[in-house]
Amino acid sequence: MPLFVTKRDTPIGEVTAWRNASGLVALEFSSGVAHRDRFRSSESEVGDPETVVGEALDRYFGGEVDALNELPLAPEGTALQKKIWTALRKVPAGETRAYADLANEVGTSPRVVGNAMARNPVGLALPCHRVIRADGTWEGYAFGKARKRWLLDHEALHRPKDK
Amino acid sequence: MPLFVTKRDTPIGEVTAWRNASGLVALEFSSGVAHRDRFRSSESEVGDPETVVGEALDRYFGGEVDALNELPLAPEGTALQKKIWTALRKVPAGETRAYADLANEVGTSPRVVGNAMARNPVGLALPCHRVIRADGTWEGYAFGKARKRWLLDHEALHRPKDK
DNA sequence: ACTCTCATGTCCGAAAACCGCCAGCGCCAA
DNA sequence: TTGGCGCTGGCGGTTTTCGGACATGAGAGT
Repeated sequence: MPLFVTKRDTPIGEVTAWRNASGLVALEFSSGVAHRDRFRSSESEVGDPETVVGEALDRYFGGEVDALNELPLAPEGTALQKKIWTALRKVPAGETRAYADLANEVGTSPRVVGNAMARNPVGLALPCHRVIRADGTWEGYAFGKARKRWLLDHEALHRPKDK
Repeated sequence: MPLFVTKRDTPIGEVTAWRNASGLVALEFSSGVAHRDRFRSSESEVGDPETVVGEALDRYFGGEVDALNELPLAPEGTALQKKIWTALRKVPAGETRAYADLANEVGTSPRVVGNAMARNPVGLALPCHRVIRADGTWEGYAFGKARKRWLLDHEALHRPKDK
């Protein structure tokens, strides 16, 4: 099963996305944490003949912050992680949630949610940057605190309800 | 703790011996099995400032087949293996023993003796080549059947009692 | 306010338990 | 005479636990 690759330059660095026939399996910034090597090594990579992923990224960074909402995803994870990610995707752009909020929603502990965020293979498409601490502060982000700040600002500025 | 190295050319190939302050820890032919890498990697190696080991080897291959009998040894092994090796060293040059003989002597099974022979770290000094099967045939030798034959012939020819 | 403790799922590395193999030998059955 | 079996201790490799750490938060004690 081949892996289709798409790259895009963005204001906060180059983004690379891998998808297979089922959907997006990985999405990450070139400079930054990269713990999804497993996807890339196992299957043969080719340029993506379709433009869906690239165009969605362009639109997202252009201001249509909901542009990634409809992309088909196929992230690998445990059953519980997938439940958490499903809940996560419902968080609208321009808003944030506490780790504990998501934890209550799926019936687990905040610590476990943090863990699931850290292992989110498809950054941006699964908006783990919208999850912060219960007291409103935040730190953790696989691609760096600066990018988390930029994304939150970007989504606040272009929040759908403003349109 | 440094490791002192001595090398010698012999009729059946180059021999290398490693000793530390306690005694000989390894002795083997350059070409042949080498499962004593553990000794060499852990400690720093230097040429041996003393000549005891080299001279004993020279004398042994020159015909004094008892020349290695008094060398201090410090082979690593389990308690049982050391018991077997102690019994082994009492076998005089020019004679042979069956695996079962040594087994009876230390109270274990022939199979275990064979195992201990195979892992003898100080070939020649611990004369595992003098151990053969109960029916008089023999095969196994870490440094090759040809060398085992040569050593047995050599010791038969120069056996101490002939002097 | 600050610190301490605990809960929770997952991963990762270390340690432990487990399995198959061997430089033999003697017993038993065809 | 030949062939299968079991016995024995250790080793190397593989598989299984096991303990700690983590993108947090609530409650109790100082």
